[in-house]
Amino acid sequence: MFSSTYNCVFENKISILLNDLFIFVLMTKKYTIKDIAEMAGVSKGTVDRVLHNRGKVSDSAKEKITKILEEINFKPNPIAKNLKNNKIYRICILFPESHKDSYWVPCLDAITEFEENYQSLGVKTEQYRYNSSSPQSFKETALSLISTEPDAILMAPLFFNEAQAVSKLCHDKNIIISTFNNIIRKEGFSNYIGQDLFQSGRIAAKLLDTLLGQGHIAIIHVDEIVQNATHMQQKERGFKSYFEDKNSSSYKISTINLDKNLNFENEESLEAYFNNHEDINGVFVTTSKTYKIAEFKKTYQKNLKIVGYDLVDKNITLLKEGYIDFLINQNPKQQAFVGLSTLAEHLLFDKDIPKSILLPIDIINSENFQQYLE
Amino acid sequence: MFSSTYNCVFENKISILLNDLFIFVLMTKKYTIKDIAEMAGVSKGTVDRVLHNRGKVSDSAKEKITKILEEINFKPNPIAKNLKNNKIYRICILFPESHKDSYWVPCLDAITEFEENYQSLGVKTEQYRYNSSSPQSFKETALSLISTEPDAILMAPLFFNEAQAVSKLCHDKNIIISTFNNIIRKEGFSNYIGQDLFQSGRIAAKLLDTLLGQGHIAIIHVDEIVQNATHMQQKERGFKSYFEDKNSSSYKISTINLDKNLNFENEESLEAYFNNHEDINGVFVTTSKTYKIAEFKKTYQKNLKIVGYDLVDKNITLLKEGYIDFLINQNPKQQAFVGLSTLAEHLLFDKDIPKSILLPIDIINSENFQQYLE
DNA sequence: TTCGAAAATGTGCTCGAACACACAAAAAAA
DNA sequence: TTTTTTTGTGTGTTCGAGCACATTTTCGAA
Repeated sequence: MFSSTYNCVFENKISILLNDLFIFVLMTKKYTIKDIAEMAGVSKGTVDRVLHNRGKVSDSAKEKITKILEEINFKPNPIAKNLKNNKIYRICILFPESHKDSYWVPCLDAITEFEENYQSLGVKTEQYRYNSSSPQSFKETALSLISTEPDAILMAPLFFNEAQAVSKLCHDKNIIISTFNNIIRKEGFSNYIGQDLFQSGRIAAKLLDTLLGQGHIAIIHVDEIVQNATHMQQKERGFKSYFEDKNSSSYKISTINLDKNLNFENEESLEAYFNNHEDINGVFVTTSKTYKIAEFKKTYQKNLKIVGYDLVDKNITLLKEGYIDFLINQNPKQQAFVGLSTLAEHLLFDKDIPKSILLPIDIINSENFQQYLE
Repeated sequence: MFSSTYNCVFENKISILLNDLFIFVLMTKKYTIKDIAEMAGVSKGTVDRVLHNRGKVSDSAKEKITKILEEINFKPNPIAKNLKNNKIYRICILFPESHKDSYWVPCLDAITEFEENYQSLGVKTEQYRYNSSSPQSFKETALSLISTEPDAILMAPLFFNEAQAVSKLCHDKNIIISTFNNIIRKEGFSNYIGQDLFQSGRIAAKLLDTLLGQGHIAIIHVDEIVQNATHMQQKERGFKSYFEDKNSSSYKISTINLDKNLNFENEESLEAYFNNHEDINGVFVTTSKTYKIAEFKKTYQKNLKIVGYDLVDKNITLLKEGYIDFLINQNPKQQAFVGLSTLAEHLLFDKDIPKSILLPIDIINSENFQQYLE
């Protein structure tokens, strides 16, 4: 049975099994500070001082210890490191209320899941919610939050200017702050966890291109106030860039801004608009309000391909019924969870927080939405 | 600034900020076994016996302690728990060699990433590779691996019967074993980390349906040996089930088995076949060999929509060029990483291993593949 | 009542890193 | 030379859970 020869790649060394004999060079030692102290012929206190650059070590000892540390690539046990530190960390998470926009509901699951994993490690979360249509509400809630002096903050900022001020304030007060879902500014004080919104627009464009081949596409922004515009503008720019790169004249692209009743600023109805533009065969809805356009399509039996955003209930229903062709999943749950975890691991284990964490942009149809709901 | 009223939902209690006064009911205590012992008026030893059901505790004490544990929802600090256990765990990962099929390359990244996260916690991995076209190689490598008596095994088994035997052997030897990428059997000894292959076929069907509207679709299995068939059969069944559910006569569906030179068993060429079936307008390729069909399409300038599997280099190139319409990402990296993590967390923290972990099935087009490559 | 065994409970050490503190040796000041 | 300061080094305790072992209590049998 074992008479042939196998190779087993193992820790960059090759062990060879030959006629029942397994030549196995195995380093199972788990080095500790004490081990290193013994190897260097000093006490663990001295090793510790070298590790933390606390000084008060002779050059000869320092050199000897450093050499050993490098040789075995020593990394202190993060578990023991953390044990001594019995502080409770507070992470505050600031995001819009859900009753206006169910998009935010999955964040609650993320928080629950996070708490289950991290509460026994001494990390707590606190939720602060603000009114998604009031910059004032965002600002005030943020300030009240900051006044409690948490260890870290994770926020979904809809309002650019206010968010930037909050971010700056936290920076000055030495409170760690991360942003999710909406990016503030690349060179700002806060890092970003979420998706590449520009690319997200390009994906929508590719999908509609695949679906249509040619025609007239309407980019529709539904019921969004001016302050939230950056978000949608990035998607729109991405969308258009796809067709610019394609350099073809097969498509006409129009941009439409609608209020929550699907009316234009000048009170013109969407119905009237579509009657005047019968050539429109595709729609890109830039927010989770995609279902509003899909309901319109259903009611008036329009021949439209629709690509929009997010796995909110109404969208899923219409996706299953075939009134929405594709959804792009912004995955607020994953964003919140990754955001919280990144902060927690930084607080607990000193892991560094990357300038930005870009999560995958999921394409959803009626057959694969289930997996993303968990 | 703070004159208005805010609400802060906090640990299911509502704190109210009113005129600069923040009423804050905050539980910052991190309970330890010692705390619980004090509360119950016993020693920590007794609490420990209750926690681990080690017996030798009076009913009265047990009741009192249990009540407190439930009240504060006590969870022992996993960090301290692990500290005492200074064992080094060995997880062996068994999967095919990459030189025949680059599909497996991302698994190496998963292993690297895993090692970075878990080596300081005392978990090591060892790689064992087998020849993807030799059941004998799989069996022998598995046996040699088992003879080293690792703490856990993660394997990607291409061969149903052999895998089942290996799984059984591990079960008898009390070695924890997990399966990824290919499911063995639902009621077997091993759990499964991967995708729902049946559903994956349905997604492909929906995509082709979206792309075509009607026509003749060929399901193509390329260069796969009989033993690996379950994998593809599940996809094929899912694919067909979509159209059965749709209950429409818009499509004709054929199944084709090809060798690695894209020839039929009877040596008929694919080119000849397509000439005899000019109505074929869509293709579903059930493996990562999708590029072979796409190259065929490119060479003979066929008017075909192609949906296939996996982000291997050749597929990505043809996806970008437009010769492949959609890819379904089986995400071997994520599968391997989740598999390793699940095993490690079980070994380290006693977390339980679910019977199956179904990962999302990603739809990929030319605009969103980048995010999934990381 | 006394002894002995069994049952119940308490004590104390361990893990690895961190850090305060004690102590030594060498250097500087008296 | 003696005293003080500086610099280097070692020791011992802490964190929380787990577990071996020590100690106490209980209760039945002699």
